[in-house]
Amino acid sequence: MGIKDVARVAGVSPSTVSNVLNHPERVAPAKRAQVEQAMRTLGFVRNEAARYLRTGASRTLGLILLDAWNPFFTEMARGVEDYAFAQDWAVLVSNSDRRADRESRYLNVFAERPVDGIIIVPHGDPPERLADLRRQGIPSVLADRRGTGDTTMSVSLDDVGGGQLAVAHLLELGHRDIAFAGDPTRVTQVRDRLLGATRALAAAGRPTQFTVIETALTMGGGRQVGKQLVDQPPAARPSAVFASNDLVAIGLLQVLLRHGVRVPEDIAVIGYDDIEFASQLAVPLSSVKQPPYAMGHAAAELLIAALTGEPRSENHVVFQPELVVRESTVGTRG
Amino acid sequence: MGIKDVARVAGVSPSTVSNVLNHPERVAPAKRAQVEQAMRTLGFVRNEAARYLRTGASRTLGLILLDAWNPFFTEMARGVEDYAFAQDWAVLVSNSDRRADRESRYLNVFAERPVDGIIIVPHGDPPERLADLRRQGIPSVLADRRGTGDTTMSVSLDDVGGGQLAVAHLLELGHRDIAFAGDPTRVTQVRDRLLGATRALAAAGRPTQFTVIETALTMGGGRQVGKQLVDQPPAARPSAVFASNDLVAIGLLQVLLRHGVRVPEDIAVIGYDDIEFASQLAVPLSSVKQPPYAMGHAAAELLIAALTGEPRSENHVVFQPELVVRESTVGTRG
DNA sequence: CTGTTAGCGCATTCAC
DNA sequence: GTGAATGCGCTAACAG
Repeated sequence: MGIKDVARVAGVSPSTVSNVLNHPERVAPAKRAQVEQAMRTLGFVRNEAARYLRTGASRTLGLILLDAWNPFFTEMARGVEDYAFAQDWAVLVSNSDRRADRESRYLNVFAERPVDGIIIVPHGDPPERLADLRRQGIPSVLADRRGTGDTTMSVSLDDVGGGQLAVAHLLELGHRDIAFAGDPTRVTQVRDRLLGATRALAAAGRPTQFTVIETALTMGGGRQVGKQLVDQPPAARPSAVFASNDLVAIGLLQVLLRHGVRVPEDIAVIGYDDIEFASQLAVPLSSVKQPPYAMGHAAAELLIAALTGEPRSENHVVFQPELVVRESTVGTRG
Repeated sequence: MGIKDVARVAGVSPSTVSNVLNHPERVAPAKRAQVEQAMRTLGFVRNEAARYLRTGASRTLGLILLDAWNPFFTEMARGVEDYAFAQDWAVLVSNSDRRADRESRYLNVFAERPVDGIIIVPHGDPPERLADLRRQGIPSVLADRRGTGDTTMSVSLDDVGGGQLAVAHLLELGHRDIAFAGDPTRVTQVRDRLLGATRALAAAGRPTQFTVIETALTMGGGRQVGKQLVDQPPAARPSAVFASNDLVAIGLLQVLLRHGVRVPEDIAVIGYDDIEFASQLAVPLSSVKQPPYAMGHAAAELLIAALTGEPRSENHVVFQPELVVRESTVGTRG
């Protein structure tokens, strides 16, 4: 059931069928109708593998997500898909689940398969494999990570600026004993947010206590941080916590509230990402909003432009975060 | 940079290279080493498209998810991936986002591409396209939906039993005015849960108020239901709500708590799915637990068995749900 | 154990 | 505007 069978049924040659598929204007309307009819009755579907083998292009993008659990990445995926679909490209999604072995496994899957380009939210440092792939003719764009060098494209967020935004907000509210909860040694973005935090501190020029609490970027991690805090005597607790993502902030919030710690009166909490959930908590969470949809959209745009040879002015797009103030830092003022 | 180039560099014939790839035991160790060395220096990657064109098989599964936002499906995807990877199969994931157009779009994407089989969580009724695909030689398994007929495989959950479980629990706690929040006209699973609920009611044989509140299966929908309830005079409110999934229950919970309605004293709430979040809310949510990971695992198992021609005793697997009791129905008793 | 041959389904020259 | 030939990269016969 290939192009040949369609040709036989329609009483034309295979190449005419091919023309109907790829250059419909070259085929006489009457014959075209015959061919299309034959395709319908036969239930013909194009074999992309063969097409790819022949042309070297498949109008397909591979997307490797870091953590499909995090709504932030799901939203990003949606941005990629929406743009790609609108341009009539297909998207194949996968999830590295923050595991290096799965990341490289999926990189292999895509390297071997008909994808024209790859969008990846890398697990750690951008994998070496990407350079091989580029040499192999498969371009890639780094998402949520600033690219180094000129060969790569990237779409990233200004995490330093975001960290600065969050801590400046806390300082402005008068906090002088701030804790940072995150994983700066292992996650670049968190390192940048921490860097931004210290910059805000320096800029304020006021003596401020600043503690870093190491934690995994999950709700479980947040709950651990919470336990650690409620175990301290109230006087020893920081007056504000900057959680390096919303999941951590949510876990923290749950523990604090359950132990009667008032938020923000006793401890103010600010998160990062502004996931949908953040606004819907018992105490709505202040956060730093990032535009995951726009990021995904831009990544797809960049990649497809590169693939279709469109000229681009810029290979590295950086989005600016935005402070979203809710009750968890300012209470129900007014 | 194909098999031929490797052959040239290694000083052997292309088919020897092919043998190294597919039947290593047939090649003399010395030559095999040469070939492997050549592959490494050339950075050779197999072209799956060509391989597929030749063999008709690609060791690849397509997975079409309904709603990547819902942790339930993410967990299911993980079950699929873990099993498939363990068997050395690749998985290509996509997300229909509860939209029929995207579902059929992805069905097309997979129909045209080298996937050997498809696992799908269908949007509504199992799409007609699946039958075409099966005729085309691509088997599929329905997930989270009982299959009809013998041609299809399916992995499903006993939603009727789950609904029964939930409402029996509420009845046992003495509730006589229960509301059901969900979308029974549009979602089969919800219809089944509702059916189970009415069965539990009938089995109890006690006069009980039972109201159905139509709502979308999102947190936003849950919040709407919450608003509707708090707008009623307390006496008119039901004493318990069975939300047809946890997202709805969570949205509902937020609104109730914020308006000073006590849970479960004033209104008890039970959800469905037992997502990770459910246990971590201000008032931990009672729910009906489903085994999404096991479901995904079983789906992959079924499909790969079918694809490899292994004999299977059963084409339809049904998992039983399990009641998880937490504070939102029984409070902090004891 | 190794090399030679043919063809999977399609798009693309090039004749007609 | 249409049809016949060619080859994309690979694997499975088969011959040596």
